[in-house]
Amino acid sequence: MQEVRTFVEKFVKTSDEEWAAFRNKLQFKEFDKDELFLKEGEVCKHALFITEGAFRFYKIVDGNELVTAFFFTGDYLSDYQSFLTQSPSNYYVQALRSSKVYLISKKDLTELYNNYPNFEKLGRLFAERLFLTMNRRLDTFLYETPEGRYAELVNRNSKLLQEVPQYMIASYLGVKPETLSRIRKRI
Amino acid sequence: MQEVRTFVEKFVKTSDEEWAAFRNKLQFKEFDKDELFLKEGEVCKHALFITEGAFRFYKIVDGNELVTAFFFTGDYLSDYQSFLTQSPSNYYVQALRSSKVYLISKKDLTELYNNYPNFEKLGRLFAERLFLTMNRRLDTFLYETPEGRYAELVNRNSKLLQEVPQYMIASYLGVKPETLSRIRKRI
DNA sequence: CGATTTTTTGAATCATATCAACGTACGTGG
DNA sequence: CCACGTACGTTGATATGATTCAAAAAATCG
Repeated sequence: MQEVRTFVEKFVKTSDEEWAAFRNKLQFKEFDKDELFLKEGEVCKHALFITEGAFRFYKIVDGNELVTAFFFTGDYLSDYQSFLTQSPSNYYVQALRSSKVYLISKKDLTELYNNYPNFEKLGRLFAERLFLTMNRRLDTFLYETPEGRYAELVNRNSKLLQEVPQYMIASYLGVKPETLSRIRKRI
Repeated sequence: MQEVRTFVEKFVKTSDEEWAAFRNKLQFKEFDKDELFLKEGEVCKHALFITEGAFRFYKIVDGNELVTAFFFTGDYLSDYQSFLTQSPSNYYVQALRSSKVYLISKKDLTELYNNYPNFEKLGRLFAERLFLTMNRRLDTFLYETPEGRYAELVNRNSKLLQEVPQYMIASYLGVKPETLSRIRKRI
């Protein structure tokens, strides 16, 4: 659980009392490889912190899987679209390998927001960070070619390339597996 | 100024005292058509609420303008990327016609966040909303064809089509003006 | 009205998608 | 431990859709 506190402390300093309130809400869970955290159509009621493991977001369009995000050890994730609005998710969220996580429910998190200004602030900082991440990802689609996106991925996140099959990376980059294969040959 | 309060009240209920603190920070400003609120390379130090007018975000890549966003009367805007991180902006933000706005500085807003939990919450809700907007826009690039994006724009935001020249809309949709012209002919 | 900007149209070009086939790696059961 | 099956990756040929370049038509502005 210490790793969760370390993560939180990157955003706000928490007193021991605050942390006690927070940790109290955390629930440990393990996922098997390929197990789903969330299904399309379900409402996402939890956020989770990955102690060890890897997850992906994907949706199914015309029978094809389209991958939209990856998360790894040390990341915090939720389907925010669904989590924030409490509306049905458009995504599947799946463990890519067996994983250990701590869950916190929307209800408990909202309670923490309301009872501790410090956690309200945490919520703001999370949301701002999410926005920045999204913004950057959108930029790569607007301003970069598939080749540029791949190059950027190699620089920023080469860990990802080792952990994830190439056809998922292709999908994440918005191209077909054949195309990614050709991009790689060109380099 | 009432319209700003109305806007804020959509997110949090404010007491008269809180509102007094908020309004105190607002600064009125008018923009001429084509005047810039922000230049590439500048740090965005303000957010603004549009009382009357229209703005666009764009960047210049290889000598071409790429439009990334539009905002109209009743919208709240900032270059959040730059505003949140206080790093140089990648964008130009320009009035599309003469406009009236209320400004609030990053410094003052941060102060409000720190002094009033209610405004901290406002900040969270803003950021969450921003994220949702970004998320949807990214989705349209990932899952829709240019034709689909145009169709969605027509449904959601037909006002935009009347206010904005077509070549800017093309850029916003990620296609060349010639292509948008052809898409429109097909429909 | 004339000048400039914006939109449309046409033809050639380029990049990715698609379809199909082949190669390779991996792991499971015999 | 081998053999086979399945999933993954590569390669080639063709198709599709947007871009590019050029020019004409239409709309806007002084």
